Amino acid sequence: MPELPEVEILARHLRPLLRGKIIREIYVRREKVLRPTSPAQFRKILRGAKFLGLTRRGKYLLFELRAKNSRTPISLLGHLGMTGRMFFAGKKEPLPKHAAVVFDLGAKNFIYEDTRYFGRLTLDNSAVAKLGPEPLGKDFEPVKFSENLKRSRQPVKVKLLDQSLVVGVGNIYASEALFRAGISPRRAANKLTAAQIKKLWRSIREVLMEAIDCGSTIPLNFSA
DNA sequence: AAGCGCTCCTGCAGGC
DNA sequence: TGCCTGCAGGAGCGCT
Repeated sequence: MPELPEVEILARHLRPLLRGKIIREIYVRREKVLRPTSPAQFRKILRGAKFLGLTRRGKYLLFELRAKNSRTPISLLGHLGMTGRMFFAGKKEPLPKHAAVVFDLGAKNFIYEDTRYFGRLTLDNSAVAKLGPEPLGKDFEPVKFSENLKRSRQPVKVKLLDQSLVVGVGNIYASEALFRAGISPRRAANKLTAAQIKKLWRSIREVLMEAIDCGSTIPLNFSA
């Protein structure tokens, strides 16, 4: 299950490879991953469009494109769900069993594959507006984080998975951050002491930064 | 408005 | 050996 570091590393990897590439053709092999965008709408808007940039927000990938023969900006939102992958492949290579969307970029195919189809690739980017602060950014304030935790009786682990509280943290890094902070994942969020919250706040940032550093030093050759 | 149960999907492991 | 069951899990939805 890709979380913030994995998505960040993927974004860094794909950004230079996608820039300037034009979508020649689109093959939608699993319509549901586009929801609520229809396949017809998806094809109509994206065919002939050019990739300009790629950013990450939480666990989402935000592809910036420009429509064919116009300056109209297009924002394509991607989420890898649990098992999603995005990679380039030669046009003669057989498609993986669960290739959901295939972009023909001319020399190569750009493939979005997702075994369990929990991910998304859509023109509807409304999900981004609901997201909380980036844990590695300035918006992730300990005071606000603390206030949010104080409002909940749920286990702290559950709260860390809530993307409106802080984005990008999933099952693995939530557990890792809690372990480092010496806090039981089952502890009620509103029972944490100020010292524990501060420690947790730091652990979250640490584990994510370390994972990005670790991953970014390893070449991404899972391009198949 | 927090909290909870349900749904989406497939692959895999365990039981018999 | 092979079938069946249940689990895994991010996020959105609807209900309380």
